[in-house]
Amino acid sequence: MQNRQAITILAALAQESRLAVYRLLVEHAPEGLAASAIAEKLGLPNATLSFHLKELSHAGLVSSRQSGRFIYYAPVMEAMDELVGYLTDHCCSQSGGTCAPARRVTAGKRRPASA
Amino acid sequence: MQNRQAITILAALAQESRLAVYRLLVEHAPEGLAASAIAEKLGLPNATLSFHLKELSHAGLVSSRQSGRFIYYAPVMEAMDELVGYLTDHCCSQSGGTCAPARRVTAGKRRPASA
DNA sequence: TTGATGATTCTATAATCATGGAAATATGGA
DNA sequence: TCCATATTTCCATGATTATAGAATCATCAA
Repeated sequence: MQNRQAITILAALAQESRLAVYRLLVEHAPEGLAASAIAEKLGLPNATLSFHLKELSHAGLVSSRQSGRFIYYAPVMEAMDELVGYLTDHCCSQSGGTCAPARRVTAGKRRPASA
Repeated sequence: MQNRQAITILAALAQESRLAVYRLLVEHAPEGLAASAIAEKLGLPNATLSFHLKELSHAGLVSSRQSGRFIYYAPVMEAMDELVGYLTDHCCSQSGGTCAPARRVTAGKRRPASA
Protein backbone atom coordinates (compact mmCIF):
# COMPACT_ATOMS: atom_id res chain seq x y z
CA MET A 1 0.00 0.00 0.00
CA GLN A 2 1.25 3.42 -0.94
CA ASN A 3 1.76 6.24 1.44
CA ARG A 4 -0.84 8.44 -0.12
CA GLN A 5 -3.48 5.76 -0.11
CA ALA A 6 -2.86 5.12 3.56
CA ILE A 7 -3.36 8.81 4.29
CA THR A 8 -6.57 8.82 2.28
CA ILE A 9 -7.93 5.87 4.23
CA LEU A 10 -6.80 7.25 7.58
CA ALA A 11 -8.44 10.57 6.80
CA ALA A 12 -11.62 8.84 5.75
CA LEU A 13 -11.82 7.05 9.08
CA ALA A 14 -10.74 10.02 11.17
CA GLN A 15 -14.19 11.52 11.35
CA GLU A 16 -16.89 10.63 13.81
CA SER A 17 -19.75 10.12 11.38
CA ARG A 18 -17.68 8.25 8.84
CA LEU A 19 -16.16 5.95 11.42
CA ALA A 20 -19.65 5.25 12.72
CA VAL A 21 -20.87 4.52 9.20
CA TYR A 22 -17.99 2.19 8.53
CA ARG A 23 -18.40 0.32 11.80
CA LEU A 24 -22.10 -0.03 11.17
CA LEU A 25 -21.41 -1.48 7.75
CA VAL A 26 -18.91 -3.93 9.19
CA GLU A 27 -21.64 -5.14 11.52
CA HIS A 28 -23.78 -5.78 8.50
CA ALA A 29 -21.14 -7.28 6.25
CA PRO A 30 -21.10 -8.63 3.70
CA GLU A 31 -24.54 -7.57 2.44
CA GLY A 32 -24.25 -4.03 3.71
CA LEU A 33 -27.03 -1.53 4.24
CA ALA A 34 -29.06 0.85 2.13
CA ALA A 35 -28.21 4.51 2.50
CA SER A 36 -31.61 5.22 3.96
CA ALA A 37 -31.09 2.58 6.63
CA ILE A 38 -27.72 4.05 7.54
CA ALA A 39 -29.18 7.53 7.72
CA GLU A 40 -31.93 6.35 9.99
CA LYS A 41 -29.74 4.32 12.30
CA LEU A 42 -27.22 7.10 12.73
CA GLY A 43 -29.62 10.01 12.59
CA LEU A 44 -27.82 11.75 9.76
CA PRO A 45 -29.45 14.02 7.18
CA ASN A 46 -29.43 12.62 3.66
CA ALA A 47 -27.06 15.18 2.27
CA THR A 48 -24.60 14.77 5.10
CA LEU A 49 -24.59 11.01 4.84
CA SER A 50 -24.17 11.13 1.11
CA PHE A 51 -21.15 13.38 1.55
CA HIS A 52 -19.54 10.96 3.96
CA LEU A 53 -20.37 7.92 1.89
CA LYS A 54 -18.66 9.54 -1.03
CA GLU A 55 -15.57 10.10 1.09
CA LEU A 56 -15.53 6.49 2.25
CA SER A 57 -16.16 5.29 -1.26
CA HIS A 58 -13.43 7.47 -2.68
CA ALA A 59 -11.03 6.04 -0.12
CA GLY A 60 -11.97 2.56 -1.24
CA LEU A 61 -13.38 1.63 2.14
CA VAL A 62 -16.89 0.92 0.94
CA SER A 63 -18.49 -0.37 -2.21
CA SER A 64 -21.99 0.22 -3.44
CA ARG A 65 -24.50 -1.69 -5.49
CA GLN A 66 -27.90 -0.66 -6.67
CA SER A 67 -30.97 -2.73 -5.98
CA GLY A 68 -34.14 -1.16 -7.16
CA ARG A 69 -34.42 2.26 -5.69
CA PHE A 70 -31.97 1.41 -2.94
CA ILE A 71 -28.23 1.66 -3.00
CA TYR A 72 -26.52 -0.75 -0.69
CA TYR A 73 -23.21 0.10 0.82
CA ALA A 74 -20.86 -2.57 2.06
CA PRO A 75 -17.42 -2.43 3.66
CA VAL A 76 -14.39 -3.37 1.59
CA MET A 77 -12.47 -5.56 3.97
CA GLU A 78 -9.39 -5.68 1.80
CA ALA A 79 -8.89 -1.96 2.25
CA MET A 80 -8.92 -2.28 6.01
CA ASP A 81 -6.66 -5.26 5.79
CA GLU A 82 -4.17 -3.30 3.77
CA LEU A 83 -4.32 -0.39 6.15
CA VAL A 84 -3.61 -2.62 9.12
CA GLY A 85 -0.79 -4.16 7.14
CA TYR A 86 0.62 -0.76 6.30
CA LEU A 87 0.52 0.30 9.93
CA THR A 88 2.16 -2.83 11.24
CA ASP A 89 4.79 -2.76 8.53
CA HIS A 90 5.72 0.89 8.58
CA CYS A 91 4.54 2.32 11.83
CA CYS A 92 5.46 -0.37 14.31
CA SER A 93 8.78 -1.36 15.71
CA GLN A 94 10.48 -3.96 13.54
CA SER A 95 12.67 -5.05 16.39
CA GLY A 96 10.51 -6.88 18.84
CA GLY A 97 8.11 -4.14 19.73
CA THR A 98 4.57 -4.85 20.77
CA CYS A 99 2.62 -4.15 17.64
CA ALA A 100 4.59 -5.45 14.71
CA PRO A 101 5.97 -8.92 15.02
CA ALA A 102 2.87 -11.05 15.36
CA ARG A 103 1.45 -9.75 12.12
CA ARG A 104 0.41 -12.60 9.91
CA VAL A 105 1.05 -12.57 6.20
CA THR A 106 -2.30 -12.12 4.52
CA ALA A 107 -1.33 -11.39 0.98
CA GLY A 108 2.16 -10.98 -0.34
CA LYS A 109 1.71 -7.28 -0.83
CA ARG A 110 3.82 -5.68 1.82
CA ARG A 111 7.44 -4.68 1.65
CA PRO A 112 10.13 -6.74 3.33
CA ALA A 113 11.39 -4.67 6.22
CA SER A 114 12.70 -1.25 5.30
CA ALA A 115 10.63 1.83 5.77
CA MET B 1 -9.62 2.07 23.25
CA GLN B 2 -12.42 4.57 23.02
CA ASN B 3 -13.96 5.77 19.83
CA ARG B 4 -12.85 9.34 20.29
CA GLN B 5 -9.28 8.39 20.99
CA ALA B 6 -9.18 6.28 17.85
CA ILE B 7 -10.38 9.24 15.83
CA THR B 8 -7.76 11.48 17.40
CA ILE B 9 -5.01 9.03 16.50
CA LEU B 10 -6.34 8.44 13.01
CA ALA B 11 -6.52 12.17 12.41
CA ALA B 12 -3.00 12.64 13.70
CA LEU B 13 -1.70 10.09 11.21
CA ALA B 14 -3.84 11.26 8.31
CA GLN B 15 -1.49 14.02 7.31
CA GLU B 16 1.51 13.69 5.07
CA SER B 17 4.05 15.50 7.24
CA ARG B 18 2.86 13.90 10.45
CA LEU B 19 2.85 10.40 9.02
CA ALA B 20 6.35 11.02 7.73
CA VAL B 21 7.45 12.24 11.15
CA TYR B 22 5.95 9.24 12.85
CA ARG B 23 7.48 6.77 10.44
CA LEU B 24 10.83 8.46 10.81
CA LEU B 25 10.59 8.18 14.56
CA VAL B 26 9.69 4.50 14.32
CA GLU B 27 12.86 3.99 12.32
CA HIS B 28 14.78 5.56 15.15
CA ALA B 29 12.96 3.91 18.02
CA PRO B 30 13.30 3.69 20.87
CA GLU B 31 15.74 6.61 21.36
CA GLY B 32 13.93 8.88 18.96
CA LEU B 33 15.23 12.02 17.29
CA ALA B 34 15.69 15.63 18.25
CA ALA B 35 13.27 18.08 16.70
CA SER B 36 16.06 19.71 14.75
CA ALA B 37 17.07 16.38 13.25
CA ILE B 38 13.49 15.68 12.21
CA ALA B 39 13.16 19.11 10.67
CA GLU B 40 16.33 18.64 8.71
CA LYS B 41 15.57 15.14 7.48
CA LEU B 42 12.09 16.08 6.34
CA GLY B 43 12.80 19.60 5.21
CA LEU B 44 10.17 21.19 7.40
CA PRO B 45 10.31 24.70 8.86
CA ASN B 46 10.63 24.80 12.63
CA ALA B 47 7.23 26.25 13.28
CA THR B 48 5.51 23.77 11.00
CA LEU B 49 7.24 20.81 12.55
CA SER B 50 6.47 22.03 16.03
CA PHE B 51 2.82 22.29 15.13
CA HIS B 52 2.75 18.72 13.87
CA LEU B 53 4.74 17.37 16.80
CA LYS B 54 2.19 18.91 19.11
CA GLU B 55 -0.58 17.15 17.23
CA LEU B 56 1.19 13.81 17.44
CA SER B 57 1.97 14.38 21.06
CA HIS B 58 -1.58 15.34 21.87
CA ALA B 59 -2.78 12.16 20.22
CA GLY B 60 -0.40 10.18 22.40
CA LEU B 61 1.57 8.90 19.43
CA VAL B 62 4.88 10.40 20.47
CA SER B 63 6.59 11.22 23.70
CA SER B 64 9.29 13.80 24.30
CA ARG B 65 12.19 14.17 26.64
CA GLN B 66 14.54 17.03 27.02
CA SER B 67 18.28 16.55 26.86
CA GLY B 68 20.19 19.76 27.13
CA ARG B 69 18.98 22.10 24.46
CA PHE B 70 17.53 19.24 22.48
CA ILE B 71 14.11 17.73 22.77
CA TYR B 72 13.97 14.15 21.66
CA TYR B 73 10.78 12.74 20.26
CA ALA B 74 10.10 9.05 20.28
CA PRO B 75 7.15 6.98 19.07
CA VAL B 76 4.76 5.52 21.61
CA MET B 77 4.30 2.01 20.34
CA GLU B 78 1.47 1.20 22.69
CA ALA B 79 -0.69 3.83 21.01
CA MET B 80 -0.16 2.26 17.62
CA ASP B 81 -0.78 -1.14 19.07
CA GLU B 82 -4.07 -0.01 20.50
CA LEU B 83 -5.07 1.58 17.24
CA VAL B 84 -4.38 -1.62 15.34
CA GLY B 85 -6.32 -3.48 17.98
CA TYR B 86 -9.23 -1.11 17.69
CA LEU B 87 -9.30 -1.48 13.94
CA THR B 88 -9.16 -5.24 13.97
CA ASP B 89 -11.76 -5.46 16.70
CA HIS B 90 -14.28 -2.97 15.45
CA CYS B 91 -13.60 -2.40 11.80
CA CYS B 92 -12.93 -5.89 10.53
CA SER B 93 -15.28 -8.74 9.87
CA GLN B 94 -15.76 -10.88 12.95
CA SER B 95 -16.94 -13.79 10.87
CA GLY B 96 -13.96 -15.14 9.06
CA GLY B 97 -13.03 -12.08 7.06
CA THR B 98 -9.51 -11.37 6.01
CA CYS B 99 -8.38 -8.79 8.49
CA ALA B 100 -9.77 -9.74 11.87
CA PRO B 101 -9.41 -13.33 12.93
CA ALA B 102 -5.66 -13.74 13.13
CA ARG B 103 -5.33 -10.89 15.54
CA ARG B 104 -3.29 -11.96 18.51
CA VAL B 105 -4.22 -10.93 22.02
CA THR B 106 -1.61 -8.42 23.12
CA ALA B 107 -3.11 -7.10 26.28
CA GLY B 108 -6.51 -7.92 27.67
CA LYS B 109 -7.85 -4.54 26.72
CA ARG B 110 -10.23 -5.16 23.90
CA ARG B 111 -13.88 -6.03 24.03
CA PRO B 112 -15.11 -9.56 23.45
CA ALA B 113 -16.82 -9.49 20.10
CA SER B 114 -19.66 -7.01 19.77
CA ALA B 115 -19.17 -3.66 18.15
C1' DT C 1 26.31 38.17 31.27
C1' DT C 2 26.47 37.62 26.55
C1' DG C 3 25.96 35.07 22.42
C1' DA C 4 24.61 31.06 19.86
C1' DT C 5 21.52 27.53 19.12
C1' DG C 6 17.26 24.60 19.74
C1' DA C 7 12.45 24.78 20.18
C1' DT C 8 7.99 26.70 20.88
C1' DT C 9 4.40 30.19 20.61
C1' DC C 10 2.12 34.03 18.29
C1' DT C 11 -0.15 35.53 14.46
C1' DA C 12 -2.12 35.97 9.99
C1' DT C 13 -3.40 33.75 5.88
C1' DA C 14 -4.93 30.28 2.90
C1' DA C 15 -6.92 26.02 2.17
C1' DT C 16 -9.71 22.25 3.25
C1' DC C 17 -13.59 20.03 5.42
C1' DA C 18 -18.34 19.41 7.52
C1' DT C 19 -23.11 20.59 7.60
C1' DG C 20 -27.66 20.47 5.83
C1' DG C 21 -31.62 22.75 3.25
C1' DA C 22 -33.26 22.83 -1.30
C1' DA C 23 -33.26 21.31 -5.87
C1' DA C 24 -32.31 17.77 -9.10
C1' DT C 25 -31.94 12.93 -10.53
C1' DA C 26 -33.14 8.00 -10.55
C1' DT C 27 -36.27 4.07 -9.95
C1' DG C 28 -40.35 1.44 -9.64
C1' DG C 29 -45.30 1.00 -8.98
C1' DA C 30 -50.14 2.38 -10.07
C1' DT D 1 -47.93 9.05 -17.53
C1' DC D 2 -47.82 10.47 -12.71
C1' DC D 3 -46.51 9.95 -8.10
C1' DA D 4 -43.86 8.54 -4.17
C1' DT D 5 -39.56 7.30 -2.54
C1' DA D 6 -34.32 6.81 -2.52
C1' DT D 7 -30.31 9.16 -3.30
C1' DT D 8 -27.30 12.50 -4.93
C1' DT D 9 -25.79 17.10 -6.25
C1' DC D 10 -25.78 22.09 -5.58
C1' DC D 11 -24.79 25.68 -2.74
C1' DA D 12 -23.85 28.71 1.09
C1' DT D 13 -22.13 28.85 5.62
C1' DG D 14 -19.30 27.94 9.43
C1' DA D 15 -15.53 25.47 11.48
C1' DT D 16 -11.21 23.37 11.47
C1' DT D 17 -6.57 22.65 9.81
C1' DA D 18 -2.02 23.68 7.61
C1' DT D 19 1.61 26.87 6.72
C1' DA D 20 5.44 29.54 8.02
C1' DG D 21 7.61 34.19 9.25
C1' DA D 22 8.65 36.64 13.30
C1' DA D 23 9.00 36.94 18.05
C1' DT D 24 9.84 34.66 22.27
C1' DC D 25 11.61 31.35 25.49
C1' DA D 26 15.17 27.93 27.14
C1' DT D 27 19.67 26.00 27.59
C1' DC D 28 24.47 25.89 27.52
C1' DA D 29 29.22 27.59 26.86
C1' DA D 30 32.53 31.04 27.42
